[in-house]
Amino acid sequence: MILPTLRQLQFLVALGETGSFSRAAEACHVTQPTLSAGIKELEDLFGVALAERESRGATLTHAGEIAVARASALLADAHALVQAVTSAGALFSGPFHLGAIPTIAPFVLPQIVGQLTRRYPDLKLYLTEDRTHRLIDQLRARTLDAAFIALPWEAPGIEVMTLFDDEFLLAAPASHPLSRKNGLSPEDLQGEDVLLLEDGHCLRDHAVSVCRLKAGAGREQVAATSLGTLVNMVAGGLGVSLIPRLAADNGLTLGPDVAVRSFVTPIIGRQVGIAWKSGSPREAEARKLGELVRERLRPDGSAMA
Amino acid sequence: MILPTLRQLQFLVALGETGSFSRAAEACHVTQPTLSAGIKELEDLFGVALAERESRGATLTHAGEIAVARASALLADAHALVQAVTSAGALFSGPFHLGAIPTIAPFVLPQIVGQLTRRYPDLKLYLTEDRTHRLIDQLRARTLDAAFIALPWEAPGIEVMTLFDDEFLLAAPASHPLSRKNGLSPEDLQGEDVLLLEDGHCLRDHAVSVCRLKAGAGREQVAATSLGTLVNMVAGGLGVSLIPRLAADNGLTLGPDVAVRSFVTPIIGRQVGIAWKSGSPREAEARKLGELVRERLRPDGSAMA
DNA sequence: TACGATAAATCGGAATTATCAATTTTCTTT
DNA sequence: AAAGAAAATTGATAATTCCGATTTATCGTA
Repeated sequence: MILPTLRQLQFLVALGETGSFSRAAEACHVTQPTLSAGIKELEDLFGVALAERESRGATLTHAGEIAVARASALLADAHALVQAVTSAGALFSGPFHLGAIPTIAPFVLPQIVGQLTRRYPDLKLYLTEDRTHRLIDQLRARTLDAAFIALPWEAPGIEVMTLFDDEFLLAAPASHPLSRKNGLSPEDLQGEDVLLLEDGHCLRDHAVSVCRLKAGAGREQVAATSLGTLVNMVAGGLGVSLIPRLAADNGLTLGPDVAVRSFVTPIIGRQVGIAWKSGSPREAEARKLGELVRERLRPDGSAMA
Repeated sequence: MILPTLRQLQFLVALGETGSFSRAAEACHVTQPTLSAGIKELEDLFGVALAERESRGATLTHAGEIAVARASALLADAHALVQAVTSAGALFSGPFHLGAIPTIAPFVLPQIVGQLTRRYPDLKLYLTEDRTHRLIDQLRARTLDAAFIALPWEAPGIEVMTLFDDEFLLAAPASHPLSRKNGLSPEDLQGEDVLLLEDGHCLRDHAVSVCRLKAGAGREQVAATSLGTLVNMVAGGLGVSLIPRLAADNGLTLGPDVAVRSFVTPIIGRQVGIAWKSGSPREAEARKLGELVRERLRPDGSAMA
């Protein structure tokens, strides 16, 4: 079925409102012949006369009245459509799927979720916690819109915005000699039992690579499943560990038996970044999220234990 | 506010249904670049990405989903509009204001109203009974769509379709000599008391003109307000009269005291016609009404008393 | 009746827009 | 690396929209 043009319907509504071809044309910012032609096309399309032409303007026929009524509604709906879709495209409107790796999630997400949902009432925020490669897969599958990950990480087709450096700190039992040593340096780790997260956590890989720890150098048979248990193991005297400052500054419970110390020359073991699929329509929001995290979580050293 | 084109919305819906620019283009009978351009325009208009382009087709964004949902509804409404207006323009749909003069109305309208409302359930028929010049005024003011009138009648800007000749019959008391006279002719009216309708009825003027009755020849102080009372006056012996065959054949109650006879050479006093305003969008229906009356009321002489 | 005045229809040309065929780019898959 | 598939881009052409000027019709007025 051939449909009328919305423009033609606007002409018709204007004609109904003004009762005159000329004034309707003026209202529509077209010339009178243009509007006349538009109305004629409608009449041809419907096979009905919509208006009676008189010497003093025009009046609608019965069919014209019906057409105007429906056209008005249709145009209102069209406006509403534009409105709805435009606002649906506003930042942080509708569902947003956000991921984060386990060594970042508990320390970053609580800091921003509240502010985000408060500021954007239309936002439906879905959170996912998983390991980096799984998050990347989900970004590619568009199951996730953005994810907080630790860098460096290679991922083709994924774009990353680096947010801040996340320094490694030493966590040692309070009674341990390293808790009091001046001028702490990576070499001091040699010979120590360095506890790490279990395999699969990128934090482990980053720690290993930045400190040039040899595989098997530490007590490899002992591995923690989370930063919390890792700290507990340190508190229990099983060894020392490296924990990211992000965690130490943002709610990782340490307890009195664990000392956390920074190295003389900061060990930049990893960066925190936010990642999204290249070309994702949500890129703008991902970047905005990045800005937000930078503001809220930029490390300033004041929180050092 | 700039509105999208219905065509663009069709593109979008097709894209949502097919999940592919190419297949959507095929469904819309355009080439893929055309459809791509259409979608791009929508995205520019809304300021949102509506679809994510992938190697295997495209999937809608959240805003795209919303847009498709609303677009579908809008297109459905547009179709309904075309449907509604087209059927509103069908013959005898919606309100139709029909008039008739008093000497026609009781004998014509009952014959056609039933059939009309039965055949066209969407018809809202409004009937008006008034004198010719009032009806003509109402036609001009578009208060009436059509009217049955008696001809001849001059009316600029009004078109008339002649339906049939309406012969004048003599109505006389059963005891009156003219009730039995052979070869009845107009001259036999000379010297008789010819009763007529009161002034203002066109039937009176037609009777006067066709029979060349002199004003004041009859008993002018006696005049009837309707054909029914006119017949009653004849039955009461006040004089003779001329009544249209249309009335005699279609329900005018005569009674046993009144004889109705036709003239040897039929006196065509008037024609019955249907009139409408020149250029009225209802002309087709008026003509159709005329056809209907011709079929139902063509005089055939069989009903002569 | 004749004469403006007003309003809508008609006409012809110019500018815009829509559409297509061909090509390129970008991914994915082999 | 090559092939294949899908969408974007390009450039030319066809269609349409739109306007200005003119014509037609009707009403009110002299």
